[in-house]
Amino acid sequence: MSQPPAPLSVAPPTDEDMLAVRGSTLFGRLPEPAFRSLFEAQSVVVAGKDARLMTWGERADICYIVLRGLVKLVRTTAAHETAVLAIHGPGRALMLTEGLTGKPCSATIEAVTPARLMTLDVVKLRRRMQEDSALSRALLMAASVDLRQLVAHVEELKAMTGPARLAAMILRLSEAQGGARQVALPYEKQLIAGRLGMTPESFSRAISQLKAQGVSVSRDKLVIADVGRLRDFAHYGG
Amino acid sequence: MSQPPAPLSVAPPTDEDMLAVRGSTLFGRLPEPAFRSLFEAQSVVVAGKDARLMTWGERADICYIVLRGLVKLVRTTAAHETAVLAIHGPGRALMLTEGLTGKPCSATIEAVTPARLMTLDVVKLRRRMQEDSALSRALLMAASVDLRQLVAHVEELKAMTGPARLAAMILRLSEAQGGARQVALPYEKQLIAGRLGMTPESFSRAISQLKAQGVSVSRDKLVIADVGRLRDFAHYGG
DNA sequence: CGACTACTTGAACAAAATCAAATGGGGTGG
DNA sequence: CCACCCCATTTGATTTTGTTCAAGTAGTCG
Repeated sequence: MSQPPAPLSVAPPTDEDMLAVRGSTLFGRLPEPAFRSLFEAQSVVVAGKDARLMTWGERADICYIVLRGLVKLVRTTAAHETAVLAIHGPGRALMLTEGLTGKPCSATIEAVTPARLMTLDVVKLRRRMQEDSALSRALLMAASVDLRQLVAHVEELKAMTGPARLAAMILRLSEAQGGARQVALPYEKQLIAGRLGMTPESFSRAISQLKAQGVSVSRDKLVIADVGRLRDFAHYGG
Repeated sequence: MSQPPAPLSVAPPTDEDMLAVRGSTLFGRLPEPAFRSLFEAQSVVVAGKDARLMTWGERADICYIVLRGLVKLVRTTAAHETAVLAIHGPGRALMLTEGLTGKPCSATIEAVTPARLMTLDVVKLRRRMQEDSALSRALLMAASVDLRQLVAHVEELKAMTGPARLAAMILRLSEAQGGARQVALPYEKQLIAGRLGMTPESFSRAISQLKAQGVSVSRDKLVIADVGRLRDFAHYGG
């Protein structure tokens, strides 16, 4: 069914890795000494596609910061139904609240593409946090971002149809690129389907529906003919 | 359609109110002086049923702690579809992360029953937080609880059918009462339906289905004949 | 008692999942 | 370079699930 090999290895951080962490919103603003004390003894995890980085229910003794590649947060029910909670790329921190609160992980993390992640010892992080109220605030900010993303996620699932959710996602992609009328789907369609809470088949049909709303599709490139129209479709339905 | 009057008034806190706040997980452990400095100048809000306490998108300059009654957190789409995010009772703090991060409220709060809420000035809270790293940690814990509730919410919506979600909810109610085989539905069925992401009609039919799983229903009282069986139904479907 | 509201039930309808079968690249080995 | 295979995606047919609309029941409060 699924090949068990989870290619995963550990490496010392390169200068480039350090720069990537410095580029993250969370740790980017840290003064140099604090930054060093947090990351100098840390190693980097190199994960092959589909490698599992953390499993639901385990205690998180480290956090991750994504350096390169993409990872997904998923939950799997007893009946093996799997729900994609989020997909994260470089700069994102993972398992922060779990690490800080000592609670078991609320999701499983797996690499979507080959990925590279910085590790961060939670004990060190907690110590730093106590001494540095700015870091506390930053961590709270990060949790707040997760919170509002999840709230939006729930709203979409409860109050929008599949095609409308897809439209909303495309609009987000467009906005993330300064309102570009052409956007590229950031990963495999199956995965997007999962993130939107539908099957690949439904996703495919949802795309077809958007063509009627002036979205042309070729491969993984989309062109939005009329952003306002697509927005209406997302908000008020077809 | 809907009567606009939103009965809402302000009162000075009673001793009982103060005791209720002391009973909350978040502020209960605060040393007395810190507790006083946070709450001594605060007032209490008395909300009639359906009163709106805070509206999505507004900046939160105060947080609330529920003293009595029930409130719901909802999101309403442009198309007037409304999604119930959570329902909270005494002891719960509301809009904490929004207040602390200064971001706009991610949900609207409305009273489900007549309710009484302590207010808390976010400026005071932020000041306290900087001086008190234990409070920081407690706030992070609170955010973490919200986070994992939302994650579970998303998982249920994506990976479980309506009746299974209802079963899971009933099991949670039962567990919250130490595994009691009889549980009472905590509020109006319409509202539960909304919280579970279905229509009142679907909710009604979902209950019918559970009867086939050994759940007897009369009024708002449920009796679970076989907890294991209900759990199987929730996890693996009918 | 009567009106209101919450809840239930039924029938028709819509949305999405499932099952099954094409289509169509991309990459590999010959 | 080409044939072939693998896998993602699409498409079609069907079934399941849940919503909508409409009507009916019941409990509550004046």
